[in-house]
Amino acid sequence: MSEKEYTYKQERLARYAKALGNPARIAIMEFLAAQDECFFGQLHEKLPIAKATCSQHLSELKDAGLIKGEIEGLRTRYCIDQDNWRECKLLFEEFIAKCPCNRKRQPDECGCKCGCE
Amino acid sequence: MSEKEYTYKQERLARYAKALGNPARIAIMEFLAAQDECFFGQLHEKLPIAKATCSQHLSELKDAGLIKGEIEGLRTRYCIDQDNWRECKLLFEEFIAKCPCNRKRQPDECGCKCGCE
DNA sequence: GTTCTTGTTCGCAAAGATACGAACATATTT
DNA sequence: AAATATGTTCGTATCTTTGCGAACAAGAAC
Repeated sequence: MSEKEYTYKQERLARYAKALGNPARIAIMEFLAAQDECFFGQLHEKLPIAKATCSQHLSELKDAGLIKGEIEGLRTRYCIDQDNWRECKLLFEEFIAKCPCNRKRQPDECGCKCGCE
Repeated sequence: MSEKEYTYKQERLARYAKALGNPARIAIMEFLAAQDECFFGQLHEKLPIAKATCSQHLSELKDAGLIKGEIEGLRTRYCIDQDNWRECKLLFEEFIAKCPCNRKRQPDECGCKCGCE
């Protein structure tokens, strides 16, 4: 940021955040996390959107690297991409750790009630 | 999700993620977290974008509830909105906790190398 | 070899995001 | 009062996102 450019991590985190910036895609990620394995159909029947739109959201998550899709006969099996999800997770954790609330709080310094100390 | 609708948390998390889905806005949040207090000018001179664009990104973060802005004489002071940032943080932590890697791992169940167990 | 099932891709429309310079509003200095 | 400094808003252009139905491709079943 000192050279007026974004760091790799900032770009990467923003990319992941963007991919998660839609409730349908959040729902997809949560469903995949809970199921571990999942075909398109199961996923689609849980979402209030058309097939085409669902497929599109899956493509976006795939482009961002968060999930993987694999054709299996007539169906397509989707799952979380563990390697990239790990990076995403770490980037978010690192980002969250920069929140003032996570610092050792001086008396009266931070008015938040988030349980930090 | 069972009634084919998104939960409040999914909508909320997606809203925050969307707001963070741009490297400029990530950089702004990190800068605000590090500085605690910050005027527009300091912020702008660290970013590779025009004043107008910078102001626009600040508006988006403000609309999402992540930051607050306050005119102070000639300048505008920005800071993180602690209450909403707390919600954002908790939502992300909860979401991240649903990652398969965070579960107690059975032998050979999860191929990830993210340090979970 | 049709027909059915399952998902993807296409084509389209509406809305939103990103970026910029110019113009503006407002507070401070001169 | 005029000039300066600091940000915001306006107008514009371009691109992306979101959504849908219809058409399509490919494997499975009959």
